[in-house]
Amino acid sequence: MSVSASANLQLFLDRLAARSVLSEEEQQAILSLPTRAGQVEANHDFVRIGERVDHCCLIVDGMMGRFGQTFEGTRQITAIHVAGDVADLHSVVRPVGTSAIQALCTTTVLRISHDELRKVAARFPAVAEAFWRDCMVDAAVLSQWVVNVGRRDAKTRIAHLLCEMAVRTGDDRTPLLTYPFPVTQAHLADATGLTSVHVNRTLRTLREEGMAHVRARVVQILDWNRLAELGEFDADYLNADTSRDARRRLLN
Amino acid sequence: MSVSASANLQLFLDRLAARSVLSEEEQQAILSLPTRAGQVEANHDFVRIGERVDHCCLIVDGMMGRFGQTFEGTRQITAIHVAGDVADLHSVVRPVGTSAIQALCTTTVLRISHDELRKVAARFPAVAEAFWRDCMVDAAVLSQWVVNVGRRDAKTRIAHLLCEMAVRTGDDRTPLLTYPFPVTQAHLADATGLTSVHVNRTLRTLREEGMAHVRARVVQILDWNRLAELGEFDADYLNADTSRDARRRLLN
DNA sequence: CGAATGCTTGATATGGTTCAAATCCCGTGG
DNA sequence: CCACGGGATTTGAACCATATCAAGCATTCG
Repeated sequence: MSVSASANLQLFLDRLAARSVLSEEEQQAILSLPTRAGQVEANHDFVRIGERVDHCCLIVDGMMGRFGQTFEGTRQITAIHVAGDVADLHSVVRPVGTSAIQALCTTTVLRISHDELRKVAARFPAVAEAFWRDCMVDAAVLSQWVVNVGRRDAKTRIAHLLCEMAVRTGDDRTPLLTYPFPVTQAHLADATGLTSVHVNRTLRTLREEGMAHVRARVVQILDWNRLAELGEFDADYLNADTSRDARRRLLN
Repeated sequence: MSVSASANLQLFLDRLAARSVLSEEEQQAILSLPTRAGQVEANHDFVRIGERVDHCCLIVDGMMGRFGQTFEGTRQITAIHVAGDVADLHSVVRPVGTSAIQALCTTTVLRISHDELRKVAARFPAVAEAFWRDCMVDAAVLSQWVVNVGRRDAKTRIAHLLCEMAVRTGDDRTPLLTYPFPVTQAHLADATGLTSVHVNRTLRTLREEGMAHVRARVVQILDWNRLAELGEFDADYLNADTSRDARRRLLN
């Protein structure tokens, strides 16, 4: 475990601490988890369906996607994970992959073993709860994706996705109006349940209407308000601030 | 807490025990959770978006759905919960509802307070893990729904849903070929991201082709193999048997 | 028996797909 | 520094799966 590893674990802790209240001791326990650094090439499966894993993977830099597949081989991205996310924290309790995880671009990761995570969780109930809560935020995002893909038209879907990524990429719940999004239009299509051709056309109208400019793997949101309204985006579901609850509980 | 309440808690325990290994003591702790029985009328919101809840709801009989909404008011069902499910176990760690939960028919429930659940989880790490795991199975189902709605055509979507419910309604992973499914075609449409009109037509062809007969709130699967193949259904994602892992861990 | 809700069917419209080809972009090696 | 190659983007034209609108029918329930 190198110095940079623990610096990177800070990413994980920050993420957890934004959603759960952890004591000094608990925080230290997270920061001293043993890790193993690694790198995943673009379009490389990190976890295959049915494969059993014994570690999780914190994204330090880059982006990963969770993929589902139909029998004919068309793909559907069910989640996009950015730096700071543990892409498969869920694997601690379900080690057999039920969907593939793939790097969307060259991605550096930090592996953390299930055993170690389980140990911390067993020792500190608040940490167990924090892990669980983190997974539930992912689930809330997933649930939004169902709505997005099931009930919104192309323009709305893409607008929603762009807004979501803007908020998730920024680190303080403020949307980052210009952010790197190193995915192809085909990836966007797989994420929104559309065709890459149609994504391309829709992106063009978004650009022509002065809402967002997506090019060269960078998203530039030109008019946040209009884009968020078009995309029916309300960031509430991304939040899980429970500090008030935690404090109230301490008083009882 | 009545006798029948503890009989009903057995439902919850069964569900947990099918996916996690729990000691005698842990099982007792679950069974002695205090509960409050209740009933929810069809089409009645049980949880509204943004509402804060302080208890979970075990479905004893009936069915509930999780709903998302677009700004124009069209709805998308993101999850259907059947008897034995705790429809909102996730609310223990995220008490503020991020989507509405509504009874799809008259439904009897058992309320279990968050505080009590949290107490058991804190006392028994294995229980905490079991709760977490249960939520992750729900998330896997959700993730399948994204694929379903995003990448499959109407016939396949509906076939998949019918298969999923057949397995989830049966209690031993064996699909129940005839099962009650007390929802309207409009509900089906909201679940699959289609129109009720199109659901109706698709149901008809499914019937004409001798695969499944859906009428009067009862699903009759006439040819499981063909329906499962058409629906690209593989029940793996619904399983989370971790007994082997748990045993291996005990040996170390 | 009437009212409401859900189901069924037909006719027409449309958003998104499909297929195919041209162009752009960028990294690589000569 | 330029030419080359391969993925990614862009555009056009035809087509189709599903939506939309509208009406009639069936069931259930008070």
